[in-house]
Amino acid sequence: MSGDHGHKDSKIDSGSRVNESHKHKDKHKDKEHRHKDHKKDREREKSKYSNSEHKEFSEKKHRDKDKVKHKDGSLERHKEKHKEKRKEEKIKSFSFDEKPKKEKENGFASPPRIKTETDGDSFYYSPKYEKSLKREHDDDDIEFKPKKIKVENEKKAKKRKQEEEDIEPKKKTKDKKTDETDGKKKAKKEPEEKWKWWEEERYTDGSKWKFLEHKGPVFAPPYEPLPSNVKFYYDGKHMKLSPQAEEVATFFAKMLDHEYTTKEVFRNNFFKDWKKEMTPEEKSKITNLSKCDFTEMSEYFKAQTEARKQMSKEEKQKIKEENERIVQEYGFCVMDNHKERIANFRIEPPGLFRGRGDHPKMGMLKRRIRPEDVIINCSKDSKHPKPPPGTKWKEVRHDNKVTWLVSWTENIQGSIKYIMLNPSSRIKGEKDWQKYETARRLKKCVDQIRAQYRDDWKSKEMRIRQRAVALYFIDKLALRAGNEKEEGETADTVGCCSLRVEHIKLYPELNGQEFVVEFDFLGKDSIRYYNTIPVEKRVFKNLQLFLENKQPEDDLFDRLNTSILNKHLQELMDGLTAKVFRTYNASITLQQQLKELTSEDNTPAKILSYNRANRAVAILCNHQRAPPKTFEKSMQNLQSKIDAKKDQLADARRELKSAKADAKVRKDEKTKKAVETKKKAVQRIEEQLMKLEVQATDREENKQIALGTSKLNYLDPRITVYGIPALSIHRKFRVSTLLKDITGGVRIQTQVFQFAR
DNA sequence: CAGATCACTTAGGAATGAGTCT
DNA sequence: AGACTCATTCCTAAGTGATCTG
Repeated sequence: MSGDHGHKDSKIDSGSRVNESHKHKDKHKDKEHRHKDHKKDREREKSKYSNSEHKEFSEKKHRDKDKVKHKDGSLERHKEKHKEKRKEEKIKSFSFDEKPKKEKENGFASPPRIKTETDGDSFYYSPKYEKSLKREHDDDDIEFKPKKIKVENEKKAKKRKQEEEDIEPKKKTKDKKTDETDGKKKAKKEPEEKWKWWEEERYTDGSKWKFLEHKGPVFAPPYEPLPSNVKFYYDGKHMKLSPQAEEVATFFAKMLDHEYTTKEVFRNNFFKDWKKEMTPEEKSKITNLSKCDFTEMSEYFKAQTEARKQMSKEEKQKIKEENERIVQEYGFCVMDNHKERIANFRIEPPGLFRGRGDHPKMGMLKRRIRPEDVIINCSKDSKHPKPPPGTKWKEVRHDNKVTWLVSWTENIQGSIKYIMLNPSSRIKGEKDWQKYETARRLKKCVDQIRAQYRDDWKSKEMRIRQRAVALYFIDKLALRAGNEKEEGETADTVGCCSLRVEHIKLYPELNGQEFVVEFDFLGKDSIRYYNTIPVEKRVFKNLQLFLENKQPEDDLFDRLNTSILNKHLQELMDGLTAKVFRTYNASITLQQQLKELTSEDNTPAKILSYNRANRAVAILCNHQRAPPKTFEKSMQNLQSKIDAKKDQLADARRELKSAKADAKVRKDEKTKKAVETKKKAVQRIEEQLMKLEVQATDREENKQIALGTSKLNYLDPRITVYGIPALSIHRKFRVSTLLKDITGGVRIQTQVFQFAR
């Protein structure tokens, strides 16, 4: 959303990243990684603002930042020395012996139960991974034997559960009531142990379920007309709108503060659709959107939000309970004997379409969905959901080859929207697990695939060369496949296969590097991808060839599309598609980075390391975010804290100095002691300062990087979980709490436990 | 076999909520 | 208590890729 995407310039370019994080040719490079990363960061930051109004500011920032980083680095080095030995010991003694060995037999976790085996020849993978994969493979052939899980595991599970519960009440002590009700609900919801779906057999016949029962969707509340004192003005004169026209007007009014409403396309689309909702009289009167005054409406809604915030605790509680009731009633379904959470049981309310980037349809009216638009999917022998009184469903079907419960067709693009289950559900979890298994299979043959596409660069056939170069980009840069899309229907964005000539620039030489390719295009969600990267000579020559006699708007890979590419990939490995490379490269990067970055024993340092590793992945995948609105301010606050700390430090140092001078003159015990105290004070303040500066670095580094997406979708949770013991975080330290700190997301947590066990 | 359709994953931003500071 | 901050959840758009269809 957000016009923010329009600000290409303010988005970060992706820097010349990746190439290192992703290196398979040169293992030594990896060692320098962190150092390089910093350099790269700086470069990236520099170019990021190169043509924006923030330039001056950001440059100053960077100087500061660099200082901080430097300190940060030396700090770490220092500590490293300290910890190095201990770490070694730990890893040795720790290894993965705690891991229940039987897990392997489930064909599941295939825990890297390695220990100190030497790294062998593979720098790309750790040997442990290799091992587990082999085992995995064997298991794969057998395919999902439901195995009995260990008793030991169950015990652990119970323990874990208890631990979790131990933590929870703390949070809620304030609110005994909720706590109780929560407890009851929980008791009701899960009378038995958590369902271990991953120990059960999967359907092999393509069906997704045998039984499915649910209550249908929750519809958007009907429109409530504005109170009569909230007026709309046209050309300065009050005008009472018909309810239909008024409703659409309120959609616009609610967005008045948003940049969208200033955009030509948005306004035109809106006005066109709005007129369709007007009565003939209204239509004839209202002919110019600029003469419409929605401010009273807008104020009214703002006041309402404000009032909602001001509500008393009791009122808020009431609303919460009511919401909870709805969730209880509609938020769950029964699928094959299990009650499962539904992800989005509410039907999307009407409103104005907010496309991302330069979307040609932004501002169009997204119409209200009625029961007559809705298709219900459930099993025949279930209690079918009832449509609201006086209405009918469009259709009730019983298709167990799909996972959705409800669908409807949306009016902007004519695409189908679905109501599906929560990520914690069996059906999603299985899919997710499969995804990572596929990525792990790729790991086993990726070398061969790489060898092949390199070979294909020399092919006599153009289409094969194009395919090979595209695949190289997908692998090396983690680009998306790039399906072609209908022109004029969506924002103009591309992926690998749909790159156009105008999206790359070739430099035989750039900044001392040979054969540099510059990418600059808008990808998914109109997020800018900018990267300059040296490529192999052959790739470069091929690109030159592909560019010959083409116009900027021509396809770079004119003999290639995603379906051709995926067909090829399918031949290389069963289940292989372009997106598997993203998953694989993201996860392997996490694993490598964790291994490389983690050196500290204490939890905060581990979390910082984890975040750094996570960040490397996010950069690889180009996961960006608009800098938080409050970013500059909070950065300033932090900076002033730092400044204050610096002053404090200066004072402390001065005092220390005078104390020393004092001691020199007097030479008595008292003054000596004073010196010691002052010394300590200085040290303490130095540490505090350091901490603040590290925090500032971390935040600055994270400014435009979104970590959530990779956490949720690309990082095999097993790496996180097994990475933790490997990093010598003690398991008894409640992995759950730690994970909460580290991962945040519910989803990864769920998986983590499910996989981890 | 190209284009359309369908199902499902991946994505960033807004809203909300919880926690912390003053 | 109110302001502020940060994390989480909600929302739904925008991708991928398989399959259908003419």
